[in-house]
Amino acid sequence: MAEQGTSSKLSAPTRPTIALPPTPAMDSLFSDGSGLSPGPMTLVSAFFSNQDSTENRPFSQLLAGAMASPGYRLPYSSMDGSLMDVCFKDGGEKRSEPLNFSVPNSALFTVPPRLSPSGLLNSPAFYCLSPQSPFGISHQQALAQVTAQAAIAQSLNHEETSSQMAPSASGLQSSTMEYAEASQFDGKNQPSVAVDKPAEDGYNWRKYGQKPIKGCEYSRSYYKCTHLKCPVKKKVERSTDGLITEILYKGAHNHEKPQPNKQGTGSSDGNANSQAPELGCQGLTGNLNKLNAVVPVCSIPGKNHESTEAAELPGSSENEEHCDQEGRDERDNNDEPNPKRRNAATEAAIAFSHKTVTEPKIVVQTRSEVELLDDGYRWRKYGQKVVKGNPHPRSY
DNA sequence: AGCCTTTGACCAGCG
DNA sequence: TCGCTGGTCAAAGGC
Repeated sequence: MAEQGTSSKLSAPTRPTIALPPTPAMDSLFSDGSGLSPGPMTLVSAFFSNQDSTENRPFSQLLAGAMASPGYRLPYSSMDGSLMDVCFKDGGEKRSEPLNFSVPNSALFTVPPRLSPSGLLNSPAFYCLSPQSPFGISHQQALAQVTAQAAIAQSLNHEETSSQMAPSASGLQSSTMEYAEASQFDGKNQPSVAVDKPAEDGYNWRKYGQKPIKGCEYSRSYYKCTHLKCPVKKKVERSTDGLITEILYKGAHNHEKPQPNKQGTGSSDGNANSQAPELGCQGLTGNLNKLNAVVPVCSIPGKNHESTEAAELPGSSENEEHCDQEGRDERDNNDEPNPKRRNAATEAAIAFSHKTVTEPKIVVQTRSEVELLDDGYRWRKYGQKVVKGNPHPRSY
């Protein structure tokens, strides 16, 4: 109890809040003075019209953007938008319990600042766009991006907010978000985009291991964030057909997302990755146009998200504040959320909660195995390489 | 040149 | 203690 295990579930009854800086373009949709939210098509239109800045980016970066945004909320939500801890992994065993926990919701794509990503996805427009996954990416994968993104955001946010709440016995916050894995999905909607960099999240990852999972068709890949001293690791389990079945994040990034423009250019030097926190989202959004959009529309039939415990969550509206971000890294911004946003986001989230999703299980563990020390983390060197032109070897 | 992936080996934890 | 399993290391090769 003194210390959260590496797989502790989300249980912190905290309601972290992250103020989101509005995106001018999208924000204008909400600030016309009418007090009314724009229609879904308006939002979507604006949304897609604002994506040109990141054209010509590789698909992996698109995926990166999907998960990179620092605050995407778990798609699974109860009626009031609260998160549900749902796990279908292994044999379909299901746990569903209210987490009473909110995750900073940023946009997977550039989501209007007053509309949660889930709300956006939930909009009729998005339904029109993609119930059949016309975008060349499976719901599973797209959602994986979203979920992981949320997870990361959660972890970040959790850290941020942990300092605001009464110190726990341990003072060490560790949380895990689990997200239901896909139990079924339409094979037609599952193009083989199971690349080796699944669920990119805006960060750069280096695969350092792969293991078959005993006696089953799954394999597990191990990734480390390539950022210098970043402790974050992730495990990706995928079936033999390449579909991701589970993504587990461990730790929290201690840096911002790399700049997409430089991403993939080999400049994965840790220091090169620490800019443009919002680009992960923008990257994906930008490519929505290019790639006919990779939109994680969460309308996949398969799982119904119970929301019977939703009433337990008093802060759902506040929770949805976190949906309002549009992909910007809010960690450095403390803008007060706009109540309008909250309303729109809450409504959207509520609507979203009715949707069903089939997705890989995503787990995020923050500060697991990473214990507070000097800088709050404990580092372990696992590799070293000589860098040309640099008198000092680069350590990992 | 530099980074990443692959892959077999190694190690630690657990029953 | 032994075997199994998960996680990591590190060399080699590819891009």
